[in-house]
Amino acid sequence: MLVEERRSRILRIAEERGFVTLQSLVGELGASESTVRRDLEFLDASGQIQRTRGGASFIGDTQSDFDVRRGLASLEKQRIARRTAELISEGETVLLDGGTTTLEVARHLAGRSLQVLTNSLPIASLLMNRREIELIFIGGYVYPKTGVALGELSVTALQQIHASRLVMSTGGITSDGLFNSNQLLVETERQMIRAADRVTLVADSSKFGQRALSHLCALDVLDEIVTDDGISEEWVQRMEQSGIRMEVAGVERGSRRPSAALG
Amino acid sequence: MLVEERRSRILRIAEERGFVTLQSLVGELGASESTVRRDLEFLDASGQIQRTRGGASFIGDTQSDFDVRRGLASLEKQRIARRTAELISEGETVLLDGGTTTLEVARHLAGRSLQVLTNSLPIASLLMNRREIELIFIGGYVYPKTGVALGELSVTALQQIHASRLVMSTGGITSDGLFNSNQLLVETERQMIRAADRVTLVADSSKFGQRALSHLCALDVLDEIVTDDGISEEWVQRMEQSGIRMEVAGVERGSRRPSAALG
DNA sequence: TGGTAATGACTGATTCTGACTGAATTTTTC
DNA sequence: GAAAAATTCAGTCAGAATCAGTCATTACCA
Repeated sequence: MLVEERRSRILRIAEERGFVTLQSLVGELGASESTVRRDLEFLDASGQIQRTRGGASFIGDTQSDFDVRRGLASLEKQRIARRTAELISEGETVLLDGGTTTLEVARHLAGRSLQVLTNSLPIASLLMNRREIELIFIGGYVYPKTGVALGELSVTALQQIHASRLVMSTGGITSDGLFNSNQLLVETERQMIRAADRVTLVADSSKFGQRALSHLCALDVLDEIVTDDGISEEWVQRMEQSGIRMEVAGVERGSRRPSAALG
Repeated sequence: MLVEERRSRILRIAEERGFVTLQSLVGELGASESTVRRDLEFLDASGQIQRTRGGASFIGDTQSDFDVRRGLASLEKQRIARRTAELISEGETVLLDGGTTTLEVARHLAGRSLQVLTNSLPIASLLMNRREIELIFIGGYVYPKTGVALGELSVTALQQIHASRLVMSTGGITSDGLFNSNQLLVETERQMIRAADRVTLVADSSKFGQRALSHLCALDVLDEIVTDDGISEEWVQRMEQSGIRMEVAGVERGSRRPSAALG
């Protein structure tokens, strides 16, 4: 049986019964205790189940449009998310923008001792019951499609806070800078940039060369970009010439090349 | 049986009966006296039950994780919620406090054209995808147990907004006014009261005569209370003498008596 | 074929459990 | 009201269950 298949079976069983014992999974899956233990560890770290002594309980994701779309989070986005999470140190104060990729980042932050600030309802719901994470929600008008809080209230709230790092998503990126599709969103994100010491952009390679309705900011506000290995060498060089550190999350091969950091 | 499961069962039994003896739990759970004793100690330390000699009594209205996942609210709370929703007119701006009863109110608001303001993550998640509802989230430090945003950020946000009605929950109510268990929560709720024209309290009958850690406000800030028919006539009169309109949500029998409004 | 990821067996460490102890408290008896 | 009996309590202990981590082996991929 493949790893992925076994893990999704565990998830299904956990969802059905609310919680499962490790021993029952060993029996049903025919895998060893060590393997199942590792699977539970993985699923817990990614925020899909909650481990308890002797087993694990399912963490029910509310079925919303957003979650359905999230289920389709591409492999690229997951790789980007994992690499981004690796960049974040214990004890940091992280400001998380809304978006599917940042939600994946949030999953990988579960279990770590951090202060997380976000204006995304899905991210907040995900991290709400994590005792090790101090969660602060940036309120405002909740945009229905994505569950992100925007507008004047958000901007005012952001003026009162400060974070060591912003993890931001974008609708498109060109040499002119970043773009997004919503004017309210852009205003909120600008304030996020002001509130953070360091700006990390998560953007899959398809975003490069794309424009969108509203111009958000110039490239020079970015400190680093995490993207996938579909990006062209040309774009990497352009970004590095703008003083941005590039992290290319490719297929990982153990410790041989833990990071494609260039810059 | 797993630790979590056993403790959940103890909580459920305690909630059902109000008080349980240690010996009866030993019998029902099939665990040793030492183990049950340790469980009671744990649940007492986490504030979910109160130990007494020979057993323990249930305190607080926090539902166990089990019930939350099942989405269970008591019949009384559901009746209160439905009646409260009936009081709210189309187009109103409603400020919704956190709590299990207000969450039920939110369920009944779905499908109606309203502006909803809340500091509760569960409520926001519930209403997020409802296009007919304009949702505004009051941000702040997210209290883990309940998913309610509190603290300075919340207070500042509330200073910027205004609602036609506040639907508030409480830990206890006496002639001295309202009480709640958390100082941060109390401060946030006070600001909610200031932000609203009209204050509607939802409180099941068990809350009357109960006190809690922090005094929230006097009775005169309340405009109306929605409760269940377990309330004594004495309490109804006392409240009405304080100028509060009482809505008693009883067992409904068609349209025969749609409202037990007295006041 | 070489190298990496995944696996299962094993290890000592940690946590949980039930039995036991004497102390503290309540109830019964005189 | 005081002593005795019964009950409940907190704390200790050893055994059992579960845990995280290591290591050799196997499966898989380029």
